[in-house]
Amino acid sequence: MSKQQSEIRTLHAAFAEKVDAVLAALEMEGFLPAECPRAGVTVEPPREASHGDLATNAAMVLAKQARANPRDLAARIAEKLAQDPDVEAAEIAGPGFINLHLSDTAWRAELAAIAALGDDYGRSPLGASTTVNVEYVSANPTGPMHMGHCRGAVVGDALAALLEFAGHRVIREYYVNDAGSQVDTLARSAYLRYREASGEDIGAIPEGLYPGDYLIVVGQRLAKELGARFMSEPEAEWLPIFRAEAVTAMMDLIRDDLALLGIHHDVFSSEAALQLAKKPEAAEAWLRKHDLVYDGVLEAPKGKAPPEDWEPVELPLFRSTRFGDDQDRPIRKSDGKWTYFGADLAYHMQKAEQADALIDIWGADHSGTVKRIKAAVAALSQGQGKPIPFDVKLVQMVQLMRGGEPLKMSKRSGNFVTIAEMVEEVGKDVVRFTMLTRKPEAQMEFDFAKVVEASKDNPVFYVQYAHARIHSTLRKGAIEGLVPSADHIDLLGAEELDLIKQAAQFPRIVEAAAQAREPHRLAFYLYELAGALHAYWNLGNDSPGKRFIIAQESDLSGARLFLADQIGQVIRNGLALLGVEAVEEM
RNA sequence: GCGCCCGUAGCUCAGUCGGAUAGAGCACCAGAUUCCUAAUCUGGGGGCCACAGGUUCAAAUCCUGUCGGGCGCACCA
Repeated sequence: MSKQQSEIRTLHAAFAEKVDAVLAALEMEGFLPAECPRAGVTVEPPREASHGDLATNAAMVLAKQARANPRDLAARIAEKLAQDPDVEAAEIAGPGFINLHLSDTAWRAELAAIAALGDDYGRSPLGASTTVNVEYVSANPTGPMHMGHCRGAVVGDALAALLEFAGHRVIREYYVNDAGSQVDTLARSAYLRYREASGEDIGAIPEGLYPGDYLIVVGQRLAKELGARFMSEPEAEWLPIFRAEAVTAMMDLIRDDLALLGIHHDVFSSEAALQLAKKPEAAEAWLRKHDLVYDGVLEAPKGKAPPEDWEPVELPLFRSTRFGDDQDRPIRKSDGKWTYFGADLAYHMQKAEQADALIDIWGADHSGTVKRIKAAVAALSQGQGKPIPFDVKLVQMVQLMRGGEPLKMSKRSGNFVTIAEMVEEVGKDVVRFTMLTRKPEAQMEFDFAKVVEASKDNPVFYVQYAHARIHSTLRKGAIEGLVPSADHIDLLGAEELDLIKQAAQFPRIVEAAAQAREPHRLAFYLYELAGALHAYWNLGNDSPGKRFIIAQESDLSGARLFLADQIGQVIRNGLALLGVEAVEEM
């Protein structure tokens, strides 16, 4: 944001400052105790439009500290606010709300702010340039991306964009689990395809190996590059080579799939590299020193019947119970290798070295491991001497449907819906927007038949159509020599002001969504803004005088086209954060 | 048995660090519209916010318990 732009105050930000200034003045005058905390004070639009444009609860929140009746305190605050030229009336209502009615001029000025800020309208300094690491997707590199990964990918990506817009530095990170037994399985599966490509009849893919066709090309390439030299070698000879090759191939595949969704990570962190760098050892040493890791015996699982081959063994255990977990957790297996958790713990420590806050986006099937990783980060925070804010966002399962019928999938047979197929069928924008029209922690259905409907019932279409409608209106206006102009925005009346008020919400929606880390709020907001635009448009059906383009009235048309242009700008800014294209025609 | 998430209109879902009379779309009912900016429009009915307690000026929202649904529960990843 340029220096000049940073001096432009959006309306909601300006009023938050104004209320704050009034409270400061009352402190000076002795009506409020010095430096009284104002954390609970809000300035926001009331739900009920008749209550005015903005309302503040300041008097109710501060009444106790001021030892005053809320309504009396409200009167003092209201009196000062009423002196502001942008305030037409400041009324006291209910238990002590202060309702502000703003001047039309103040609202119209917001249009100019949108125009001046353009793509930066809504950008916020809230994050104060602190660095947030968002780790998302992190699917095992054993095959193409499928539906199970999709929601977390989209939510994580939109969240990253949102946080960036809200003033954070953001690291988009993918953790590559290239060190566990699953990648060994992958290597064996690729080896089999290599034998196949070298002319051997491999028959059916044995149970326990990955049967997917996507490994055929990998085998072919390896056969070409390596020749037949590994055909009769023992596994120990070829496994590391095939593992590395296969993982590389899978990550290329995954990157391509993610690109189809418009997702690009900044950092791909390898678990194998982490282990090679002895990061888990370093973490363990530190934890042992602080008595947070000890050698102990794992308890048998309670409640349900223990497995047949259950035997108590001594393992290095992390004291996660000290931080709220139900059980201490092993960081190494009995063969001395790291458990997933042991490596993940070190990985989080590594991430924390580069960031002020961490966010993980996980699938709901990992909910059982949230407590232990939170415990780990809490423990490691102590080592850093500062708390590391850490959030795990769980995204729930998506039930795929087609025309109301659930889609059957079996991962084992390799018969699952991939992201590539999905994007090809319904398009990136539909996938992304639909995934964001539900809060992530609630389960959702995704119906292939419904999401492609080009009708009002379909939120993606509805929002994109609003933008396209604006664009076509501007195009038509231009043909008639009518161009957007701020010269006569005083001609904009009540209906237009309603639209401006809706658009002016955008900056505070961005901040609220960023603070709550809930990108879906943007999607709902855009749906409402689009609704307001369509409603305004419909006025023109019955009253030609309410249309954007009125040939004989270039001043009025210019003002309305300016309005349309700015609404389009806000929709564009919002869709950009969601990674959905603001199309210019449908 | 334990942990996490969810429970809001018939359906799918919103609901701002707790705020004023709980919202939207679909469906339903009634109207409008073939002149137009129609990928339709306007209006209406519909709620014990799962249930029961608690916290306070104020609870769908926070706490406790119960019921219902989903996910998970050894060294897997």
